[in-house]
Amino acid sequence: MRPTVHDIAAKAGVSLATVDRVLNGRPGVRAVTRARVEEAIERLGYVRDVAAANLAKGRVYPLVFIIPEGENPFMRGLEAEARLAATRSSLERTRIAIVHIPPFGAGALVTAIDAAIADGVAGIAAVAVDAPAVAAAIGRARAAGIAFVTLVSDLAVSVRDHFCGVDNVAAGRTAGSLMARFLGARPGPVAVLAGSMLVRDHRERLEGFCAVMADAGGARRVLDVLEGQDDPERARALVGECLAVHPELAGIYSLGAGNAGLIAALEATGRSDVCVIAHELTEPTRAGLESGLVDAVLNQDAGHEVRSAVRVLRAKADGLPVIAEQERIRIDIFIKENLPPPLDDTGSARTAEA
Amino acid sequence: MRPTVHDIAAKAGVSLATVDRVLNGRPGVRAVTRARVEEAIERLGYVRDVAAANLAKGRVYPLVFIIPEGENPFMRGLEAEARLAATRSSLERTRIAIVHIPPFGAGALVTAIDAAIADGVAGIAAVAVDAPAVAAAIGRARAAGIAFVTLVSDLAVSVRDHFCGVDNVAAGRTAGSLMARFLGARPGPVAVLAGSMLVRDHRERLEGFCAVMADAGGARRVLDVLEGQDDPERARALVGECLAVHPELAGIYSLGAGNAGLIAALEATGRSDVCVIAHELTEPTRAGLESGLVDAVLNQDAGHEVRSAVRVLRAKADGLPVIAEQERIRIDIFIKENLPPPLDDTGSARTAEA
DNA sequence: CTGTTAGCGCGTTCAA
DNA sequence: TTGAACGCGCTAACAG
Repeated sequence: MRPTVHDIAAKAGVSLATVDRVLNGRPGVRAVTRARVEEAIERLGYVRDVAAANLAKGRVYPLVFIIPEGENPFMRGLEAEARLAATRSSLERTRIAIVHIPPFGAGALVTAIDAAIADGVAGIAAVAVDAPAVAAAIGRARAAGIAFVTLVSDLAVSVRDHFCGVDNVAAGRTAGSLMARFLGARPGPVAVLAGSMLVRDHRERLEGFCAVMADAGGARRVLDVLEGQDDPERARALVGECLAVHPELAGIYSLGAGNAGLIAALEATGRSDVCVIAHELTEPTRAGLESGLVDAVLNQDAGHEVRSAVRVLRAKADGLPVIAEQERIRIDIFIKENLPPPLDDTGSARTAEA
Repeated sequence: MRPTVHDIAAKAGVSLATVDRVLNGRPGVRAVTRARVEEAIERLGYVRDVAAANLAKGRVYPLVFIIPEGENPFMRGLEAEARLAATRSSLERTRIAIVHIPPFGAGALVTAIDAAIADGVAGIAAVAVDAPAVAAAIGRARAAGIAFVTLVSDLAVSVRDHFCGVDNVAAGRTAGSLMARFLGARPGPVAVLAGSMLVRDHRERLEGFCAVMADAGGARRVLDVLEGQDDPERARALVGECLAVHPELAGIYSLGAGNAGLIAALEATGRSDVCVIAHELTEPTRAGLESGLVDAVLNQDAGHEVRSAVRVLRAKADGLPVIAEQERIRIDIFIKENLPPPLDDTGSARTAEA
C-alpha cells in the first residue's frame, strides 16, 4: 500500500499534526523537526492523496466564466462546454458560474470582472477584448488574489496568468498553407473575411495568413479584409458583393464567425469552385464541409479550453505551478473525411477530456 | 452544500447502513423502506461523492496493457503514455502493469492474456493481432469477468468490450482526399507503404485510401502495396526500389510504421517533389514535416487512447455503461504549420487529457 | 513549538 | 430486516 501520513508520523517520531504542518508548509515547526519529517517523506516516497485531502478540507473553488452573448455558434458551444464543466464541477469541489456580456464590448467586460471580484471568486476566465480598461480591471482582480485566464483571445502576457487558446498566428499560417496547396497553380486572388480587428485572435490569424501568402512568392493577391463583425447578415452581404466584383476569386479565408452568411452567399451565387477555409467546427461550417462548399475547417476544441481553464485556475488559486506544455491547445484541421460524428443534442455527458 | 447520506437517512428516518444498502442495491431491505429511501434520494437530488466512496472502499483496479515491443516509435510513445498513466493511476486507485510482446505475434499475445487472467486483473488493454487464437483467449478473459479493450487495431466487434482507436477506414479516406487535393492535376501514380496485412488497422486504411482514389475518377493509378513489416530497413529498400522503377511517381501514402526508412529513401534519391502522407506523429514523421519531405501526417493521440482505455476498463469492471460518443478518438491532421511543439524528453507529467 | 481529537462522505463489519 | 460504530487518508480546531 501507499504510505500515509501515519507512516510518516511513525517514522519521524512525531504527531500527525506536525506532519500536516510540514506537508502544507505551515509555520510552527522547528527546523530540525521539519528536516526529520521531510526525510521520512522522502524515504517513504510519500505522495498525498488529493481526494482525501479535499474531502477533509471541504474546499470549494468558485469560478466565473465570462462569455460573449449573441448567436456566434462557437461561443454558444463554448458556453455549453462551460455548463457541462459546471455540472461535473460539483463533483470536483468547483463551482462554476457563467456570465454573459455583449460581444466586442469592453465596458460590460469590466463591469463583469468587478462584479466577480466583489463576489470573492477564486478565479475568472474571460474571452477578452483588447482594451486598456480591461487590462486595468484584470489588474484589480489579480491584486485581490484572484486568478485570471484569457479564453480564446489573448491579451498582453503580463496582464493575465495564462491563456487558454490556440496560437492564432500559427492558425493563420496553417490556413494560408492549406489554401496555397489546395489552389495549386490555379490563378485568382483570395479574400479574407474577419469579424473585428479589435480582438487579438482575429488580428493574429490575419497576420499568419498574410505572411504565408507573401512567402509563396507573392504570386497570390490577397484582397482587402472584409470586416463582418461576426454577424451572418453582414458577412453574407460583404461576401456577396466581393464575389460579384471579383468573378475570378479563387479562395476565401474566413477567420472569424458569421460563417452561416458566408455559406449563404456562396450558395446564392452557386460558386462551388471557390476554395473556402473557415474557423471553428460549428453547425454551419460542418454543414459546409459535408456539402463540399467548405474545403477545410480549423478548430480549437472548446471542451479542452474550458477544462484547461478550470485546471489552471484551480492551480493558480492554490499557488501551484502550471506545466504550460500540457495545457497547450492544438489547432485541429478538419476536412470532409475526418469529420467526427456530431454529438447528440443533449451534448451528452462527457465525463472527462475528449 | 450537496446532500449526503446523512441527509437521506434523516429524511427517510432510517440509519446510514440502510441508505447504503439501497444506494448499492444490496439485499436486506424491505420494499417499503427501500421506497422511502429512494424517494428521499430523489427529492434531495443526491449524487454520491465518488472520491469519498473510493476512499472508504479502498478499491483498486489492477489493469494490464499489452504492447508490442521493438522500435516502432508510435508503440514506444503509446508505452510512454501508459507509463504516465501508471504513475498517475496510483492516485486514482488503479494499478497499471505493462507487458511486452513481439509485434505481429499472435502466440505471445495469447500467452500474455492467459497470464493476466491468472493474475486476476480487472481489465486488459491490448494492441490486437487478428487471429482466431487471440479471439479465443479474449473469450476466456471475458468469461472470467475481465474487461477487454482493443487498442489501436481492432478485432471483430463481438470479441472485445470496446475499441480505443480511430476509425481507420476514415483515416485512409482522409489520406486519399488530402493526396488528391495536394496533387491536383499533376500526373503520376501513387505508392502505398504498409506494415502488414495481418493487422486490421492497416487493411482498413488501405481500403479507405483506395476507395477515395477510385472515386476520383480512377485517373490516379495506385501501385501494388509495399509491405515493409513496420521495419525501417525494409521500408527503405522497398521505397528506394519503387522510386527507381517509377521515376514519375507523384505520391506515397505510408499507412504503417518504418517511416524512418521511407524518409531515408527519399533523402537518398533527393526526390523532394513526391507528395508524402504518413501516419502517427513520431520523431521521424515530425522531422519529415519540418524538413518539407513529408506533406501531412495523420495522427491518433496515444495519450487519449490510453486514458480512454483506463476509463472504459474501470467502467466495464464495475458494470457501468460507457458513453461511446465521448470515448471517440479523433483523426488529427498535422502539416508543418500546425505542428505542436515537441514535449520535453521527460514526457513531462501530464495530469489529465491534453 | 507540538500533540490530541474530531470530523469530511462513505462503506463495512458486527450486533440487535 | 435494521442500526451503531469504526475506519479510509487527510485537515483543522483546540489543548498543552
